Amino acid sequence: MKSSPSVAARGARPYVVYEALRALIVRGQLAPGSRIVETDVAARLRVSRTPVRGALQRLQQEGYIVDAPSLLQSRPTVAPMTRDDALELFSIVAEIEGLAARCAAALDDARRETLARQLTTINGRLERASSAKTPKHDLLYELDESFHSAYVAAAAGPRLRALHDAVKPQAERYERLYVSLLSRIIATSVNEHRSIIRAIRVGDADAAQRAVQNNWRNAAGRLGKVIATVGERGQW
Amino acid sequence: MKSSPSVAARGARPYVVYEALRALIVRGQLAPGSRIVETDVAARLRVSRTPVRGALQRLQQEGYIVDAPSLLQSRPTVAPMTRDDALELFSIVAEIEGLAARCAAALDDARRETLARQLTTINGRLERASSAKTPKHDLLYELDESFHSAYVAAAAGPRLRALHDAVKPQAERYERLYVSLLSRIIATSVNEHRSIIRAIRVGDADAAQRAVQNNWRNAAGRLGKVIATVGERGQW
DNA sequence: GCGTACAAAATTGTATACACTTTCACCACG
DNA sequence: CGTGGTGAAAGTGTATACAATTTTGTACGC
Repeated sequence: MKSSPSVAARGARPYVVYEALRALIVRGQLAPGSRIVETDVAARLRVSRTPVRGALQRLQQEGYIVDAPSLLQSRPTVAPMTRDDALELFSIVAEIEGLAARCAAALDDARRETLARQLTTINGRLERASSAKTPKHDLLYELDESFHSAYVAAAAGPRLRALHDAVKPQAERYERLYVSLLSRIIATSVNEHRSIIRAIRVGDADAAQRAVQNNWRNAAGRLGKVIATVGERGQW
Repeated sequence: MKSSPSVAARGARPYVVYEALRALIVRGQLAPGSRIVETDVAARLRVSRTPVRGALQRLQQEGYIVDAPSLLQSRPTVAPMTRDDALELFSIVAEIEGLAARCAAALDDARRETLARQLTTINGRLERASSAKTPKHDLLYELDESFHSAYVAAAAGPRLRALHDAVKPQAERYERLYVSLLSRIIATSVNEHRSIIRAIRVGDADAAQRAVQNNWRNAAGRLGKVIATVGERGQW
């Protein structure tokens, strides 16, 4: 420890800016369609435009912000939330996590068993949480998230993990909505999760992949039905 | 047209730097493991460090560059080429293009037929090129590339296309090697491509996805056998 | 009253200056 | 001869100044 705690570590400012903006976007406090101005962000977060630039570029590459057409100048705006986008995003996540599950099913016996037990524990918690009288949405979301993250972390290589880390959090924008509106249907997910665990436990790669994809496609289907009711909140 | 041709468009410098570095990395002229120094790149390309920074950040996010461990300072180095990395990368591309093929098979009849004919034409050219006495590696690579790009462009949504554009070119580092060493086995790919076309033509989503994945997994398998002989060339 | 042109403000792209950290080499000392 | 420390050099992180361009608002003419 060399620097005082109040001073952030050397190259951390862009990441702080990234996290701050991402949180605002994911929570909907920075409304889809909003224009993002480097100077404003820099001023609010008390940093110069340089780290802001880095954060903005990353956010753009990950899909949180897009370039609004303005003839010649690039004008970053918060990516809109559409039904089509949600469906595409979910189908991509389905492939990524499906591949991870396939890898998980290809692990050696010991690792598979350990993972299967881990997943069972999480899924149990998820089941209990979802059958509560007043389900806590945040908890449900976090448990579902950790379920999927578990096999990704256990089996995916560095590239797949990086891809997962970049893509999956974007689903959070839609998932938070999904969970709060459809949390009672989580029970279905619990059952689907059991299929995933079973396939991984016996080492059936194809079945594991299919089970994960099935889980996501169902979620996408359910989400698609309520997506039209998305309200747009603004201001920051 | 406002600016003279010699002066690059407004925000083009980072992209030029990106392209230049990417080309050097893909062609192996910037050897895996090489350290990249912002100042050097800036000096060579006659720009300031600012656009270089943007390019470097993008290259890193896409996986061409990794951070060498140096305790606290970020030290960008050209990503190494390993067998494991190649296999993981190929399996990811298999999923991405597999999903695209699935979408292609879900298009309406007219579009599917148009696409199928397009693919047949390209595959025909590929077949002829591969049966030539002295196959031109660059041509083979380009034809295979355009075959896969065709159905991605035709069916994938914006997100999937962006992902494809970011991930697929990385395979070029390995594919160029693959094509030059195994160009005679391209004939197998030609046949596998036929399966893909057939599945898309009849609209069988599952079959299309499987066919694409099969094509890539085979390629990965073949590549895995010769990957150990990768030579590292350096200096720029 | 509406459209166009001009001017001023806003915003991004680029360059550069500065601060801080790390690394490397050289030298003294054991 | 090896080891440790010190100083300089290198390199990145951040801030800021400047340039170029787009956008916007206003006023004037038709």
